[in-house]
Amino acid sequence: MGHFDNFFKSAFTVDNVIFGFDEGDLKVLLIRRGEEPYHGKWALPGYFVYPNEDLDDAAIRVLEELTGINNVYLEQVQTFGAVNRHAFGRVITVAYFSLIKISNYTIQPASIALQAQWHSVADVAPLAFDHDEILRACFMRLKWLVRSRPVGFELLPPKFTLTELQHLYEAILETELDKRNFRKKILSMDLLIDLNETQEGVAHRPAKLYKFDQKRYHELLKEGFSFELKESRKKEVKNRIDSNQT
Amino acid sequence: MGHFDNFFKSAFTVDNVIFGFDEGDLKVLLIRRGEEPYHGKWALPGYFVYPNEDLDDAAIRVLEELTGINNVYLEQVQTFGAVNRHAFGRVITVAYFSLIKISNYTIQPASIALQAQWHSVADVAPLAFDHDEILRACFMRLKWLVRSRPVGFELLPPKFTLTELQHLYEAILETELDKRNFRKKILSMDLLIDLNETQEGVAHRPAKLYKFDQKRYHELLKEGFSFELKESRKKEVKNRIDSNQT
DNA sequence: GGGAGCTAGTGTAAAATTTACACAAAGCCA
DNA sequence: TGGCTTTGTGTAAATTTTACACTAGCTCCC
Repeated sequence: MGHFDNFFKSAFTVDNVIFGFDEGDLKVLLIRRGEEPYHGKWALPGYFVYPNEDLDDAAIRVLEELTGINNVYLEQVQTFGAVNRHAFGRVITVAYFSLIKISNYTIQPASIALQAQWHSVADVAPLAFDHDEILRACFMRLKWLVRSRPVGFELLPPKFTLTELQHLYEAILETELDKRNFRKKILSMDLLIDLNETQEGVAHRPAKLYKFDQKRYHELLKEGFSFELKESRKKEVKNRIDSNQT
Repeated sequence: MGHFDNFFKSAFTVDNVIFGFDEGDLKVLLIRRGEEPYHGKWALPGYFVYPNEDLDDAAIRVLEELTGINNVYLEQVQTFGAVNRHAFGRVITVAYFSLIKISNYTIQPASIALQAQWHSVADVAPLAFDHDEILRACFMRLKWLVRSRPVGFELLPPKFTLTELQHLYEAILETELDKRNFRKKILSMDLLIDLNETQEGVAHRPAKLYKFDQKRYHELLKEGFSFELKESRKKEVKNRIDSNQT
């Protein structure tokens, strides 16, 4: 190879945008860095990809080190490679996002981190590196994904109420949905199993619990079913200057 | 950095899926490799990213070397990083696709290629590396993109007929569309300018020519417009075993 | 044990969109 | 002039989406 040697001096990392849902709010798991560069700053969990490790495996590893879990929904989103994005040299990063059921796990900071904590996506302080941009890209992708595939369930506990589901969609899509229309639409897809159980320990009429019917979903897919939620119509723009029209 | 040295022994490339549209057929531009590995095999145009070059710039460069053009629609799709995908060492590749107006350019094989040629997407021989997988991923992405943004026009000459536009959509979406409904839908979006010109040199009633109204599109975007074509309903599955149902 | 407080759960009518479908119009060519 | 080919067009029915308000069921407090 010889004249290619110069190209083999780069590194790549994976960064993982880990989404969770709690208290009606979409969260992202951030770490406070315990290493240079950006020591002490909040950042997305990520690390170098080992020489003999596939990209997806690296993303899984990073996630597991942080949460102790595997077998979660994971998806590659985009690769960021600005020349000077990393102080150590040429480092491009492949961004992934994952969806986890937040209640299931206690987060343990990995070795690279001082601290790991859930933050509201809506309200994230400036992050290390280009991680603000990465987070934004992943959130946009989630927004799209949630409308075209039933992945929202990955963020909810196995048993959930329709109201919880609706709040999840509202948080991700940053919009409000009509209760009756939402329920009609979701139930008409025939993807939920009514568990004939109800909530317990709530100070009001308890809601019915449902679970997602994975098997049915795969059957429907084979038949050409397509999960699709419309982009909610934008709110009326009231402040347009229309008054001088007849 | 010291103990990070081991990570800085990788390289990355960009590969570019260049789509064009001609004779009612969606095409992709392939090269026949003039270098090892895979010497003589068809492949996607791509090359190493230079140490001080941004990813997007590398994709633009590869495209320009091959076609002599710049300023085209370009979009990053996905990154492929299986450990052994390249014979020279650890090389991950960032896949892009671009959309070009095929008639505008004569293709000149770049130095790395013996030959450059348009191939029907529907009918591509096995390619070098993991390029089959890359092509498939890019095609899927195009399929999605074309339904959610008016990018189809990037593949057509500046002046086109509605029938040409429809054929383009049919080729990309791999489906058939109803002429009247298609025209109604597209025209109702108010994104086409009727040029008051007609085709010339055709042996039948000449069609009107339109052009895409870029300015209007950006206006509409600001008002919250969202270009959206429905996923065409799957063809009825006739061969289901329904006969034993009452 | 009754009432206040809270969220769950439900239906319908109007509007908008999507679908299916067939024939006259316009030009070329022989 | 007649035949060939593709363009261009409208409507009615079906489906989907939207907007909207009250009763049901449980807890907790008094």
